[in-house]
Amino acid sequence: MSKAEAAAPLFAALADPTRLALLERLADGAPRPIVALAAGRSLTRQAVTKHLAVLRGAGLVARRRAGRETIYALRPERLAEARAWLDEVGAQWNDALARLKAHVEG
Amino acid sequence: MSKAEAAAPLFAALADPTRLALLERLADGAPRPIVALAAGRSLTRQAVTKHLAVLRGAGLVARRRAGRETIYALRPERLAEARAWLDEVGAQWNDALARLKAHVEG
DNA sequence: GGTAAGCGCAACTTTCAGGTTGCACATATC
DNA sequence: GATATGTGCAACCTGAAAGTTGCGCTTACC
Repeated sequence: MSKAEAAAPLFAALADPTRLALLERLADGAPRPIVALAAGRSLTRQAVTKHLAVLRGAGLVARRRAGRETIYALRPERLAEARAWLDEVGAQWNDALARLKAHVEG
Repeated sequence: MSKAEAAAPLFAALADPTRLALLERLADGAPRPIVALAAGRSLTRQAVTKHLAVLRGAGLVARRRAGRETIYALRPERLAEARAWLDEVGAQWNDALARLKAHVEG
């Protein structure tokens, strides 16, 4: 159960299409300043800044100051943690199915 | 980008510790009525009902009526979709790293 | 038939996420 | 030095999520 409490904030950070799009952009390996990440999006720079703050709070991105701009980069380790939860639940389910099948087949 | 819009509601359904706990319980393969799912939790039955409605809206659980009780069961297919998004972003990141390494090593 | 169990629906409150606007501040640029 | 660029911070608005309570309906049980 405490696994649920640990994973929920992570999923919460992933629960917004804008944030997912930001992560997808950053997944190409190139760190970018906020302006570049906000470009093309129908949102204020401030809104994007807030989303990046949420992602950073979840440990999904890293921040670095370079002159007058703030560069954001992906931190894929945390993505793996979200995957781990999904894998566990899926595995438990598959085990349950296997046991059921074995029982039925006698 | 539209992948983000498709995956976000799914992650949103996973963004609550109570809902994750419900899914963990259901992952043992045994469908349960609402009362059984609400048992032990410090929540009203109504609250649990609402959470189950959210999970059902995201396609993560299935509902079935049996007499006076409503039985909920896990639907792991949708979990796989969430995993798929995480895999894609992770893969894109790894590719980017590989290209970078190849470029550096010349 | 009467009673208890299991749910669903609706109204209501409270909290918070997402978004905007306005302003101040530091850093490039000319 | 003057100006434009890139951010950060704070106040504010709005809508929705999470939770509760109350009531009514159906199904099981004796």
